[in-house]
Amino acid sequence: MKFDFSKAAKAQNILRSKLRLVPFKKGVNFIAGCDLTFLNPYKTPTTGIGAFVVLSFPDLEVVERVYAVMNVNIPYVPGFLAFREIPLLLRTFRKLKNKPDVVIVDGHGIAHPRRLGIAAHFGVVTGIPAIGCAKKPLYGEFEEPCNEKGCYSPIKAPDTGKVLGYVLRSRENVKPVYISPGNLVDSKSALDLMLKIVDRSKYRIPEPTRLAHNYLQEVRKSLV
DNA sequence: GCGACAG
DNA sequence: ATCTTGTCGC
Repeated sequence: MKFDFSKAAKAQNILRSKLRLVPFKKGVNFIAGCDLTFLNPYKTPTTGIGAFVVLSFPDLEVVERVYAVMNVNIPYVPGFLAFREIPLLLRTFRKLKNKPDVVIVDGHGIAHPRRLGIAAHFGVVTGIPAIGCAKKPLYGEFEEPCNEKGCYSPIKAPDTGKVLGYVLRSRENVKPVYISPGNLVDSKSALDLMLKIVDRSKYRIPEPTRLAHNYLQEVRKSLV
């Protein structure tokens, strides 16, 4: 049977009320990055592979890597990415022996039409502090940050003008990434942590996400 | 109606 | 987000 996106939107509105966007005070020792790959992303159903990589902080040394495989039956529709990816993401997350202090999710947090992007969805469901780091904009208004590494500008809600997150230049001369809190952190805390991570990263994609992505490609090849 | 649209 | 090499620009 087909997936009911109307009900999915209602579910997002309910989960939204469970969001806790508070300053992140606890010390950070471990950060996780995650990502998914699909054998055929243009077909549904398809097979998905998920990966989590746990890194020490602030050294960003790899501490643990896990992956999981699962059939994915829900298509990708903008605004509803979580319904396609969360089940596999959770299955993979459960395999971790080292639970991280915060998870960096590949996608948006509250910079979302209903303030519940995949990072916020993951954060509410797991109770683990989460931050969204997306490669493209989805929702909100912003100005282009300066071209220097570490430059950023706020992403504001079109209706209320409230700050939802930040557009961050992770490296000089590259397109910026989009940072927004998922759960148990606020915009400022999310930005502060990402600035530290980006400062120790050499590439456009911050280390946690980039290493999870690279690991997936390894797993994918070895799984032929 | 039109354009925009994470992965 | 998949399949894929070399090439150009900073």
